[in-house]
Amino acid sequence: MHGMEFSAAGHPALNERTLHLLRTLVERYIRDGQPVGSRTLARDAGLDLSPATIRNVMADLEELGYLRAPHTSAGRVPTTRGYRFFIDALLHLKPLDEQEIETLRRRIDQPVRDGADLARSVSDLLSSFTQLAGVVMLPRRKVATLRQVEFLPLSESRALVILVLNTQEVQNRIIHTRRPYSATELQQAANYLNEQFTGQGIQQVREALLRDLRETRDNLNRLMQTVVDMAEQTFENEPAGEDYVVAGQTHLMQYADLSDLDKLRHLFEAFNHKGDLLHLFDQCLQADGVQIFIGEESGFGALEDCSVVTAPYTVEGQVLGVLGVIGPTRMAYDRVIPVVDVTARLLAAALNSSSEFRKYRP
Amino acid sequence: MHGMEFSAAGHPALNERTLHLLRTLVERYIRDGQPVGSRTLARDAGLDLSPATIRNVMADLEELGYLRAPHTSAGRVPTTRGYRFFIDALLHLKPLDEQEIETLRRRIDQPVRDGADLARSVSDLLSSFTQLAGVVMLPRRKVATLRQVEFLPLSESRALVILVLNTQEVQNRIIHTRRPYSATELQQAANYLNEQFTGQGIQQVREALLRDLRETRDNLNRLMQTVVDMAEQTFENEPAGEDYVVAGQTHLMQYADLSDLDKLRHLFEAFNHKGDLLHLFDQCLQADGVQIFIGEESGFGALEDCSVVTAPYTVEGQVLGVLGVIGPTRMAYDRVIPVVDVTARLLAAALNSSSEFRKYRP
DNA sequence: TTTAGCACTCGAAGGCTTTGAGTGCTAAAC
DNA sequence: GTTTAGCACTCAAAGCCTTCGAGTGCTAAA
Repeated sequence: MHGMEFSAAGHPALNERTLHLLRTLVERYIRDGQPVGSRTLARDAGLDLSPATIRNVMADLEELGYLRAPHTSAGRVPTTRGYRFFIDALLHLKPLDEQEIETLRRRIDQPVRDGADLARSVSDLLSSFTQLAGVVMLPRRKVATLRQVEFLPLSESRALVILVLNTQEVQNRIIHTRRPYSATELQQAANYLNEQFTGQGIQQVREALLRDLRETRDNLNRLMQTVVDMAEQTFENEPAGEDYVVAGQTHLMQYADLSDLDKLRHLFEAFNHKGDLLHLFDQCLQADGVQIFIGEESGFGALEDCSVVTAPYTVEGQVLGVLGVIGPTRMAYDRVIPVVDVTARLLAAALNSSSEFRKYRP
Repeated sequence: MHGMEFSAAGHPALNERTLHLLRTLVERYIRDGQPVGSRTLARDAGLDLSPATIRNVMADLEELGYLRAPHTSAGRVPTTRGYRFFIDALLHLKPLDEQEIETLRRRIDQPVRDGADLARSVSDLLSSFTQLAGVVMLPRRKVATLRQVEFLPLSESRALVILVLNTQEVQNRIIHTRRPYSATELQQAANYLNEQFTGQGIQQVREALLRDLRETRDNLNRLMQTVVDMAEQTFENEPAGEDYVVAGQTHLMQYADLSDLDKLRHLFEAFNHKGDLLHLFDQCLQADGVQIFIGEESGFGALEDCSVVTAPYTVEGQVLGVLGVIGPTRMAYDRVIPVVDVTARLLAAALNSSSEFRKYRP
């Protein structure tokens, strides 16, 4: 094991046989969670090699940091690096069959009340398909664009704002008005906003309004004053709105890897303590397709023995959010990756084809 | 132990000393979860009795079904009946001090988006105050009354309905219309509905409309036809809407009683599997104040080692829903009960005083 | 390069003993 | 009649030992 060649991806070049053995070992370990010994591997690999030979190879792989032995006389277990190599170079994905895709599609296309509801349902879906915890990040407000605004007088000094967004969503807010407005005034203000800003991001709307109009307030006619008054409050304090939904945490209790109650508690607390996970998901917004964090790669402690598989979903070319699953490091990547991938695509498709709110009713 | 007298509540009359000992024992067990032995109890009770005497008393209490011994040489532990008696007859509640109530009030009075948001926040509150799992049942749709309706044309055959309810809530639905309606027609229909039905339960609105109007449809003028068309869809398929929010499940992991992973999993699954718990809460809607289910009293398996403490909350005299906590049987009832009680009252107060949506903004 | 053989390691599982907190019962003391 | 001291007894928990066996690495022969 010297004069080692390195392949493009930064992994050392290993011969066919070694690769095959590593692959078989990881698969086996994923299957039943027990350290894999030379004897077992010899049988599994179907290579007609003696355990002794296998041992030599395993020793090499351990040296390279792909495997480790929990203790002297146990078999070998993949390290994070081992999983990484397995996923990057050895994994044969199991694409979903037509029927499974159809099931997914049907469940995603079901009518929902709003964005949060949809997220919940997709999260459930991910979780039940993979037996892991499903996570769906809600559309980030920043990329939401305006479809329609309406104002509804509630009382003397209060009005209800209805924002219809491009993200399957109708949002309500109550605002306080400086003075009583008539229904007609409100109607006109809404008309103006709809004409001017439909299709733009609400962030932009806000900026445009503040910049252009506020400074010239004194010169405005009555209509424009109404518009400004309404719009300022409507778009101010845009709630941070970065949020996600987790489903199926309980599935994680069945994996021996996490059966340590203390670890599990930390993990569950991480789910509630939204800040940390959001940071992780934010990184995935950039990525183009499925992204995988193995064990400590995710960079924070609670996920120590977990892997995270994510994929962003887009609407009209814009990345709206991220979805994925969280489970033990030894999850069935060959199946989980396609599920996450396809789900993201289907969700995107569903959101895209619903410009007319198709999905509110079947 | 014969010629036993029974007191009004169906509990046998026990002498002062026995009561005191039972009380002390339960308190002690709640404090540290260990079976309580005669020696410990002798010290704790401050009665200057020897362990031997205590043992005699404990034997009697065991006979009565209030205590049991996990095994021959362990101390005693309260049975469900023991807890029941303790709560009914021996418990000294620890009322919250002014400052704690103020803290609760402030957190409940915080502005929220909608009913679900409020429920989530109150649930969190319960959980963090008690270190148990907090549960808040959402307002039942059945008792929601109508405050205002508006229709908003979205496209040719679709309209957005905005229902403002008395329960802190603004609800949106998309409906399909039989034919295109002008904004004016929709406005008139809304006006009519608002005039006729404001303040009534939406269940009633639905019935009234169906009964009175449908049968005479053919004779109606154009306005009334619009009204009927809109209203039918608006109020049809009233979503079941019985739902609740749980927060702080993770707290439950810290109690040794539930540290059996399998029990815990069942418990957590029960939280997700909403049907069962809803049935339990439904029973609490009737009750007038705090209600307590100890262990198997709740009548379903997952809650075997848990107690449930609930209280209904009301708006305008109507029971809107139920809130409470779920924790190990040996929870600190003296504190938990007041917390649940006060929280329910404060929530009711907050909802009642917000006829004008006071709480949407601070 | 592969393999058989062998000595070695070490966790898991089971069995044994010890410990100590608790019991119930009896008989004497109050 | 209570209360208590005394005593024999019970039993889970903890520690210790042994056994078992799955696994290892190394060496030397094929």
